[in-house]
Amino acid sequence: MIDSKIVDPAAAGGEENNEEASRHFIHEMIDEDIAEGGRFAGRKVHTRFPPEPNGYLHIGHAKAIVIDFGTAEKYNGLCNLRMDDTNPSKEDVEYVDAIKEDIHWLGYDWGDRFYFASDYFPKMFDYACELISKGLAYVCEQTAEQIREYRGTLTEPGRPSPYRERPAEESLDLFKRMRAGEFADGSKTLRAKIDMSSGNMNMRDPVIYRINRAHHHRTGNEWCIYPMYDFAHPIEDAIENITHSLCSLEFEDHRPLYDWVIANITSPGNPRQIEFARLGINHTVMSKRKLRYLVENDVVSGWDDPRLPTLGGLRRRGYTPASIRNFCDRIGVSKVNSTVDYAFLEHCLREDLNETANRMMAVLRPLKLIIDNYPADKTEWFEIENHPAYPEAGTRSVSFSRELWIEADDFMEEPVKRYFRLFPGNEVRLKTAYVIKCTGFVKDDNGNVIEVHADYDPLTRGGTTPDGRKVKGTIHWADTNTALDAEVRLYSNLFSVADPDSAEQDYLECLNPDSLEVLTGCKIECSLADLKPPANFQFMRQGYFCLDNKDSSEGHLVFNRSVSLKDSFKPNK
RNA sequence: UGGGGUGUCGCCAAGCGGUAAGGCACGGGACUUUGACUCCCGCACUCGUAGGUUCAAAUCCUGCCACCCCAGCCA
Repeated sequence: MIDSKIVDPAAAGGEENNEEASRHFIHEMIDEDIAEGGRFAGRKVHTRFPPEPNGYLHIGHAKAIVIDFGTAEKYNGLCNLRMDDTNPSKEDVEYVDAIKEDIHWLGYDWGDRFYFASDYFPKMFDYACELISKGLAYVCEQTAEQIREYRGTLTEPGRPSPYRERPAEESLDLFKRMRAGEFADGSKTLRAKIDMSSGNMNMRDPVIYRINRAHHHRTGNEWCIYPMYDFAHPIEDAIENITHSLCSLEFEDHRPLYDWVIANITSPGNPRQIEFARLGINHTVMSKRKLRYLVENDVVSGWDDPRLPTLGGLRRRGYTPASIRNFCDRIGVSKVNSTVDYAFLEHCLREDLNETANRMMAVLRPLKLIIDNYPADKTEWFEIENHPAYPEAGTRSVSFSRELWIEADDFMEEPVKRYFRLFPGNEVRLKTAYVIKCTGFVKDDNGNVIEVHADYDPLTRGGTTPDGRKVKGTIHWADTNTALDAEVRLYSNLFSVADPDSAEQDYLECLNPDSLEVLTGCKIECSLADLKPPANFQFMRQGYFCLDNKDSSEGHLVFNRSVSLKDSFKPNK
């Protein structure tokens, strides 16, 4: 087959060019850090991908994954996979395996370095005690509302909590009793003592521990206090000896707090946080909240609905890991809020599938073609190439007889300008079979064309023209005697507007009512009889399709259109 | 009115004082047993804006403008 054309992402050779292309500001910073005299001189670059197990991964995560794992790969370093499970109220094991599966599917592996933030709860507790002892944290008894009030606003400084100057011993005692479960949820917090008048809201004595009697998916009921992200994350990174903690832009003003924690505990490491812009793609939404709404309200069929930008959805749609990796590489990494054209993602898929997908013939909207001068009881078998560019991809046999299915729009009673398919009197080539000339057509009572008639030229067997005459159009077909029935699902943008996140309107009002078109009674060439997913191929002249990994069965074939072929035919020109 | 960021072609994005890469999209053409692929050609006298420094600025300096993020006991 054509497997030899598939580039192994781990193969050093193929990476060369990508390394050049994907060099960006983060790599420049890392270069400085590992250079002589740099912050991490002589150290191995070590990154991590830290998803919170509270939802499914989407293409935005894929960008982060490619940056985290790709950077480690580039520098011959390591990348850990770490579940950032510090909030039991929102997290669930349900997601853990799905996340691991998606990352593996993308082509990355974390070796034996799979961790949970919750594994570090004991150490975090100790670090919190250290902070308290140093007078850098205190137990606060203000209510959530009071804390908010005292925090001030963006333009006014905050006021100190009345518990701010409580003696360290008292805070330490209280904190231990918090952990022991002596106090009600929400009644007390542990706060870092930093600066209530800082222009950076994150530094106004941020809460670093809260009481929450929620069942944790791993630690059960062992803890009733849980660390906050700003306190936990730098510690997680430090414990794992991460050198570069890469995250998205909104954490930029959390960095001073990240550094404060590292600077004030007896830290086992000194990770550096670097932020980059998250990925946006037009005509879709990326927020977990909105995706969840679409799934839970049956706007789509599930987290793996082929219209969703989730990795499960893209996989089911027929996207290949290589195409997604390549997309992430090519969009670049910067600090500019940006929205990439959906067309670019599609381009990356076409580019990959054009090389790797075998060609097949399928008639999506069948119209009967009768070749009147072809014997009614005859059947011929043609050997058709699987890939025009790669003979090594082999051939397959396709039957041909007097009655065929052709695409409804490959015939026009009255052709538009520059139409060179079938119309009365015109010649067209049936791919790999014969050149035929349209002799007439039949309409039903409603005026719909239900049958097209033609004569074939026996001298053109194989589709060649011994006399050298030009036949401009070549169309695909399926033998009515052997074609298989199939259901084909055509997808287009889930949202009809480019920016459904815009405040101009409600995203739910912008749903594209035609994002899914289900075609039944499609006629597929017989060689497609026994397939098993994943199977990507091109339906000639139409697009790239794959077998649906959920709804397709032996007796009921279901195909998803991954992406259409480009079409430069403009009827109105 | 505070703090943190960002502004280079319709969309991404190089550029790091020496006179605007590349990709996508788009338009034109060649080739074609997929109107696909491939291949040519075109596509920012200009880098948010106004000044300044310099022989020379997208790159340095100053002011202004626009947009994004921050007031969870979410991450």
